[in-house]
Amino acid sequence: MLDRQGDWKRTNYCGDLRAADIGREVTLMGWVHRRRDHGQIIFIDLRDRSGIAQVVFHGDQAKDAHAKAEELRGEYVAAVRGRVVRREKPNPQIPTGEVEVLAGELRLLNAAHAAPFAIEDEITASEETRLRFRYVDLRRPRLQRNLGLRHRLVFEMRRALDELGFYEIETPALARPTPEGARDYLVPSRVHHGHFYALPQSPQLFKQLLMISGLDRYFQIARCYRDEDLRADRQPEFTQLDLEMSFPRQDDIFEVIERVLERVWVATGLAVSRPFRRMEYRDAMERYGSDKPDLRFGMELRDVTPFFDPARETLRIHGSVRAVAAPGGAALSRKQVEELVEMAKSHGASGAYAVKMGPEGAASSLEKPLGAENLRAMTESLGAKAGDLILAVAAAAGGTAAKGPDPALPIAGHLRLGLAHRLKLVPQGRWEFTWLTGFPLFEWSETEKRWGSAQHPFTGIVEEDLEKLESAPWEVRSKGYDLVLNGVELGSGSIRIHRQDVQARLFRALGLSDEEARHRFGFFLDALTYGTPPHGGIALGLDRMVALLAGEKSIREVIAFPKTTAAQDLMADSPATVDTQQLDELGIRIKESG
RNA sequence: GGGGCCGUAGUUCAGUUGGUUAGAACGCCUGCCUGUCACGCAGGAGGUCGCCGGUUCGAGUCCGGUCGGCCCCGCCA
Repeated sequence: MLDRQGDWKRTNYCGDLRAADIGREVTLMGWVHRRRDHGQIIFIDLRDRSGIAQVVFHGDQAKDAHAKAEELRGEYVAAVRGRVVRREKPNPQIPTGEVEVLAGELRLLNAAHAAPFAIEDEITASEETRLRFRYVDLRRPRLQRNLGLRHRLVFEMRRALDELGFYEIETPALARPTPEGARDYLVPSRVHHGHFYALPQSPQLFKQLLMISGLDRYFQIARCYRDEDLRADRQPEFTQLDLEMSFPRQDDIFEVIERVLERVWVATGLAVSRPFRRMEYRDAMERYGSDKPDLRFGMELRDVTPFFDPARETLRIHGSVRAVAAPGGAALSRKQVEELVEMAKSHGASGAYAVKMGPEGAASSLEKPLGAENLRAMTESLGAKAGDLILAVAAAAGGTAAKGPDPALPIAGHLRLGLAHRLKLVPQGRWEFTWLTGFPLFEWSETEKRWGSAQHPFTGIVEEDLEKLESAPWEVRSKGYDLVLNGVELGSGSIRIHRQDVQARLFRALGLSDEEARHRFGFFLDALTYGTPPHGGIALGLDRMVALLAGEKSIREVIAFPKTTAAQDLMADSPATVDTQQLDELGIRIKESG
């Protein structure tokens, strides 16, 4: 039989009880974590957000409460009144282990079905089951910690930005569709049949308009939507810390972000040193084969193309060859090395070669084609010692992409990461922030066979490169920057274009006719002519940041109700079909598939 | 759009060459138990082998399709 909560008021959280509370009368409310029934004595572990407290029921002291405690089962909701006493045998495993609550009265507030899996951190349930019962999954301490951390982080961001003079301003969730960039989530208009809103991929244009409006400093914890295929670090809706400021130098934006992040890291009990390191895009590609280098370890790449000259014929090497040396890598099994070589090939390498460093020197199938002397020179240039492993990859650029970075670089970069992770050479507990600057403005799109914006088409252009906009677009540098943390792209931003004439020139360089530009961004081009201050900003991926701080591999672990890789919510079963009346109102008919 | 791994009890898994009544652990239910803390002991219930079709005397097992989960490539201005 269920009881009413009545006028009982909770006095303490379960997990807060300590020896100092001994003697106090307390009222606890929570979930039955476990029941240990010994007949005349029953132990209940009562759980709430804060943790677990042991409640003890004696048959001879509190008869009614004891009788009711016999009915308790896992995940029942209960309220207990009693006195905090010292335990006869303390349990050092839990924070409340020195005390227990001697129950005087028990109210059973709700029964529960047996949970589909245990409410514990170490759990074997599949992610599918967890997502189907997300409300149960979220009771687990790990997810409660993650969401608590996320709250703390957002709270500190708001405080820090308020102190720095930023206004938090909301922008529309029903926005204008954008043909460029990611696929939009569309929302049909009931009033205007055949017309659609789009959920924003980011508040980009709105925040720039706020600068034009003179709001000076804006931020938003903004939900963004992109209808693209998902990954462990990508959800169809995700959250950004989005900000924009007027009259900034690049350094001003860096400083704001560094201050905000310092605040967040300190609040999380971690140290971070300012100012953050800075690196040029070209440099990052050359040394790490990535525009988001993981700087927690060395293993920099080397250009070993010259050593391969004698072997070009036999190995059919057309492009360049880049190599990385892994300390202790010779310990990797044949199979592991083979995996890495296969990975390189699947990423487009025309060849991938391993050199094992033994006490007698290099051992490799490359010895014959390169020549022993040449091979030795190569290993020396990489500083490889006995016990190390060298991986070299060759790749050739095709067509116009030759203007971009050497294609062997990103593949070698992947090998660098693969080696470091397999050899456990990545130190944990280090936070290596770095700013990346000097990105090319344009990127060659192989699928569309044209130059496109590397970031977005409002990114500022380095003044001295403006003249090359039409003649040598691949040499034009942007005023964009990325923030990278431990090999993860945390965010990206730029000083924007604030002059209408420059913006129009860029659209033309992107192959957008004046009419098209006007059709897509007319309102924005107009706004630029009404007194636009120089402005710039950045957006940071909040989910990724929390995941990194929580030590989670997937951002699904830091989002309360995430979707699967097929963009479904297994708990709410969305997306769902709608009835024809709803469709009729919207003027929509579903096409027969096939 | 492509590749890989997976789907058997509430959960996580095992299941031989295709062969009689599909097993284990945990969980659940009943009873006993006054110091447990992953309590213990005794007993018990629990299965559309994801779904559809095919091969076969016979399919959890083989074949085709389909649905769902995870990881990766493409994609993500």
